[in-house]
Amino acid sequence: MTPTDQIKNALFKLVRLTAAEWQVFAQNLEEVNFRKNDFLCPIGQVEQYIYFIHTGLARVYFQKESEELTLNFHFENEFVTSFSSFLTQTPSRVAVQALDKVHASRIHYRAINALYNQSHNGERIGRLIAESLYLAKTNREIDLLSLSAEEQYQNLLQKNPKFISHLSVKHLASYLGIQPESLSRIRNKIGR
Amino acid sequence: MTPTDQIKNALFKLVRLTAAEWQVFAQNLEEVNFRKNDFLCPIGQVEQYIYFIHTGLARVYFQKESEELTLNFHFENEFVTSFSSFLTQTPSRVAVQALDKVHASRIHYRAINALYNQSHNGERIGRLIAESLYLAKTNREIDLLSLSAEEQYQNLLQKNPKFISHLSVKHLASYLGIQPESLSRIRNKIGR
DNA sequence: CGCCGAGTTGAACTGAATCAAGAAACGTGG
DNA sequence: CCACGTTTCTTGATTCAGTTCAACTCGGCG
Repeated sequence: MTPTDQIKNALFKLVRLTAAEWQVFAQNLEEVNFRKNDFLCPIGQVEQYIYFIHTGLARVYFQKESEELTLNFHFENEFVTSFSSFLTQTPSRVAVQALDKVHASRIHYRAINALYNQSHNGERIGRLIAESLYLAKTNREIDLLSLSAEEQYQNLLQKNPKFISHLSVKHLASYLGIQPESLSRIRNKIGR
Repeated sequence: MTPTDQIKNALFKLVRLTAAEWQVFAQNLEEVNFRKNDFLCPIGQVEQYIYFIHTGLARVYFQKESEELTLNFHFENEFVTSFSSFLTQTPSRVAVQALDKVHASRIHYRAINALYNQSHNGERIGRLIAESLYLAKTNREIDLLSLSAEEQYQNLLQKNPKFISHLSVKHLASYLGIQPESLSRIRNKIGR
């Protein structure tokens, strides 16, 4: 399956675009590569693109004084960008960083907006993506409010084992809102 | 200004609908009233409506064992519903409750979907609302991860004084993810 | 007038942070 | 492919923010 087909599959799960609509989108795709630790979007920059990850993974994090707070991780076959910056076209409060070599395709803000303007279906894809982002954040909000660090880790073990197997203690801890030392103790206590 | 005009204003700030499009929406509005502590949507119910609050206020909360965790408050001229349940049409994990007498208008899920299907502009309103919900949740996520209870309270004092003036210590504490006793101490320490 | 829920205050407790130090893993150059 | 330096992970000791439990105050309402 070609990179472009990967994206087509992901989008068509939401809405089936016409051939013409898909063309508007596909014409504007551009393949890009990042090395480990490169920034897809650094803090302060206005995000111009949505990325679709073909291979590799990325994290989105916020810098709070000396520590980094991770908001999310994104893996293969997922879209990633500093959505807040992209949507509002204002400087990003968060950084998007490759945690590994990343091969991605990206599409420019203008192309997305062209699609929204030209196509009702395109607009719908935008709505469905925004809704699913909202749902994910709501679930996370409930977790952050209601679970202790240990419960959250147990939760990940069940629902997102990929997180635990692919991410460093440091990054995982910052996602859970705790210090690496604490996560280390939790892992030790639970027995991996 | 009539209740319907209030809604029209709120929507038209996002996108200007045509007269025909607005008709589809307006025809399906229904005014409803709730007494203090009534549920607009109890836990477990599939949310059928989006509400627009003309007067009063409501909160959205999650029940975790014996305690209630508040996800949000909604005031006059705002939309409210159990969005997750509404969007997915699955039983609600959260309750939406009137904190005072509430006068609202509501529109049914089917009517919203009819609007989405018939109108590109309607779809766009849906997208913009979903995006703004997402942005709000992202900001809250950053606050929950990065701020101590006291910092969060200071934050509210600046950005959401309405919360502090209109809400009980109990509800506000559950929104901040702390116990009422802790919030009481913070208020005392800061000097109101 | 008396009750009842909401708010406050105090004392003891606890989960997680912090600071510090050592062990393991990692990648970079010789 | 090994040696070295750097980062990451773990473990221990101490501290701290926030919880818990209990008692007391206050204001509103029957």
